[in-house]
Amino acid sequence: MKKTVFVFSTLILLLLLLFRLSEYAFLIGDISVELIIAIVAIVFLSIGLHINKNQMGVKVMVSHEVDSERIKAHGISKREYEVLLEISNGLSNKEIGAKLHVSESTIKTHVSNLLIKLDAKRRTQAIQKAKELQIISA
Amino acid sequence: MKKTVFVFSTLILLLLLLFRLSEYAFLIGDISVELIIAIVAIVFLSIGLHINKNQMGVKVMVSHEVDSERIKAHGISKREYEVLLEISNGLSNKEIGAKLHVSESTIKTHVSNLLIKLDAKRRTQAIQKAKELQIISA
DNA sequence: ACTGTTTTAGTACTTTAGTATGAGTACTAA
DNA sequence: TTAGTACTCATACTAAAGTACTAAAACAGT
Repeated sequence: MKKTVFVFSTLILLLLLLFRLSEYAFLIGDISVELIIAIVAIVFLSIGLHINKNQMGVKVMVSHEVDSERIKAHGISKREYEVLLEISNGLSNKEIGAKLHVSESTIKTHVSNLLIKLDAKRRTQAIQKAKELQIISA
Repeated sequence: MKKTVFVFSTLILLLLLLFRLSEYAFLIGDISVELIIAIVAIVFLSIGLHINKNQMGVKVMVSHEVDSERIKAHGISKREYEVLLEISNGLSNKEIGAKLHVSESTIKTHVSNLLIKLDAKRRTQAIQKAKELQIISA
């Protein structure tokens, strides 16, 4: 939202600046009106392309973004969430333990708690449910 | 590619048209230069915004499509693919067997073959690999 | 300082998952 | 008809995964 306001403010300022420039150039007479229009066209086309490129990035990020509110809403702790991510990456409990520098039994505890909190019977089902809840990226 | 050529051709034509319009308006003198510039700015900004909006839609659709060619390329049979889909839905071997009206041991055979064909050690890893290969939808 | 949560880890157990192997049936292409 | 492939099922394993506790250390907020 703040970004949008900033972008539009900049656009308005740029437009006003071009108005002044065109008036000035017209008085001097050594720059043609066509050239100014061409510059305006190119500049604003670029701006238009650039804005949507950013928005596209944002939208892609949103679709891949996790709703951290829902993670808390389900009572999933920071560590449990880390384990959940590794499960969705297809790692075994032993591998997750090695990656997070804890024992396999610790991971088992986390997984058991995760299954309860996500209302799942298996880790594959936990992946599915976590996706539905937009807790992990697809 | 064809679309890009078409869009740019249209843009060039539009630009030339605006040149003519500006010259004409300048001769008549009842339309200010500022107004023309403003119109040009708005039009090209809109065009810029519109182009990337379409590109975005295409990208999103591509990411959700399943490549049936790659399923065959990995030697995955029809039945094996059905099992793969149920695995990604979080079902157990027993549940998949019940759903497809075959025994659990049959599903085990299919799963074992799937793991070899997808070069995975676990079913969770098979889900991950199948997604990377765009064999199943995210 | 006390309380509640998180993270850690263990034991003992049951349940799934996965491997290896063999084998019967059915369908398809040579 | 035969060779190949896909699908089916079974047995006997081994290896993970998951459950049900207990428990201690670390930490955050009151």
